[in-house]
Amino acid sequence: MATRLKRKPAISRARSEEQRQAKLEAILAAALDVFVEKGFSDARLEDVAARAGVAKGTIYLYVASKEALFEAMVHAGLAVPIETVEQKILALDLPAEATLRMLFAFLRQEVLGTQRKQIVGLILSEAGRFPEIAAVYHREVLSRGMRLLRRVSERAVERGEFQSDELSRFPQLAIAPGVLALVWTNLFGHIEPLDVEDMFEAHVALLMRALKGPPA
Amino acid sequence: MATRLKRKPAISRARSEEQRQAKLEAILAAALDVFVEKGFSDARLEDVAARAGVAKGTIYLYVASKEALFEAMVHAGLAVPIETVEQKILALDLPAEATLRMLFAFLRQEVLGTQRKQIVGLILSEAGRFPEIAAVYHREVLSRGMRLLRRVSERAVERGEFQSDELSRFPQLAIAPGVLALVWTNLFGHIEPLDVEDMFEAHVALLMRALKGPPA
DNA sequence: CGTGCTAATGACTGGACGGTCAGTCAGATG
DNA sequence: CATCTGACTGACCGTCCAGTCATTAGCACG
Repeated sequence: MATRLKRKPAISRARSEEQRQAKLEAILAAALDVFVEKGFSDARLEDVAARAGVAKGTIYLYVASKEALFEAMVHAGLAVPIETVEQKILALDLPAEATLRMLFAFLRQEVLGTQRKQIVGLILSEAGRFPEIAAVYHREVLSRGMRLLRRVSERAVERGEFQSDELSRFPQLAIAPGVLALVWTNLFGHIEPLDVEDMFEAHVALLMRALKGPPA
Repeated sequence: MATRLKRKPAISRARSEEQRQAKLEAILAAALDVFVEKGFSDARLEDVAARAGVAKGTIYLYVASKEALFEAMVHAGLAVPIETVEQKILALDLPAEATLRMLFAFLRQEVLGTQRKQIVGLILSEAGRFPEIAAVYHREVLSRGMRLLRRVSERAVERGEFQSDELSRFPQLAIAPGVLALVWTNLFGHIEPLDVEDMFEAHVALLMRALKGPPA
């Protein structure tokens, strides 16, 4: 038995491992499409299977249930290099203004410009009914983002770059237009498009004038 | 026939009309609860009926389908006196700062503090899959709100109260923290509460400093 | 009190879909 | 080549529920 366990897997697993991973990714990608299009409840696992090029039963060899599929998909999509960004930004040690511009460029290119935008949209839609998803997203994305922004603001205050501390107290104010852009483009973009780049630019300009100016 | 139509309805309609209205309202109120709790797809009409104190079939005497029920509920919930607010604000002709404070107070008390918050949350959740709802909400709420904010900003610029025009170009920047507050309290409020009043205060302070200060 | 009408009911139907599992077959093994 | 294995399949099961409709309740009127 020990021999069997050592020899055979060494060959067939090596091969199967790639395939397994590739198949899982295909399933998760298909799931993203279908969940985005229909929402969690109306998404049909048969559609996911068809789009992934497997049979329905196969999905259950990779995930335990429809809900687990949803969570796996969100997790995979959230493998955002947010930690990398976080450390890079803190290491670069740029002025707060440059840092904020970097963050908004990141937001536009890596979130709004990719399918991550749809994952976040899905979270906004479904998190109310999936406390688990809400908690994961809060822990892995939100709280880190808020902490990063708070540090940037605090550092700018210490250095005298900022004259006031509203951003240290409410880092949410910095990304609020990001949330709005996401919601707006997802829901109303086809009715009234929003020039996200210009809006972000105007936002940073306003923020800098307010924070660098004389304290109230 | 003419006599019947004139006489009998005059009595029985008068009575039935009240009851009919009351029953419809009960159904819509029940629908709000259930839709908020479960989302559109997972909401069961039997639950709505039970909560409204009627039988399932009765719902179909008032609305044509589950989707029509959802739309009727949103419509009823959107009977926001936004037009009144709009005209009052334009008539009062206060300084832009006072106007913005009024708007945020309104937002806190009349939206975030009531079940309208839940209706808006429902719209954010479901509008992606209900283009009709998205369009109605955009037409009746969003575009009016944006127009109002734009006018306030333009007027302030003309008067010299504001030194720059970012808000005229992107009124969205003014309400972005409102959207964030709504999303945050709906999804993450139980994990990390947000002091909405303080945040709004900080937001208005920042905005005023940026807009009243010297142009960039 | 009987008659006629509408509002209301809730058992029922038809279809949809999450999840299961007996069976298939490609490829590994000896 | 014969055998074995386990990944994969898809028909099937049980359940759920939107929407229907035959039946009943409630009420006005003569």
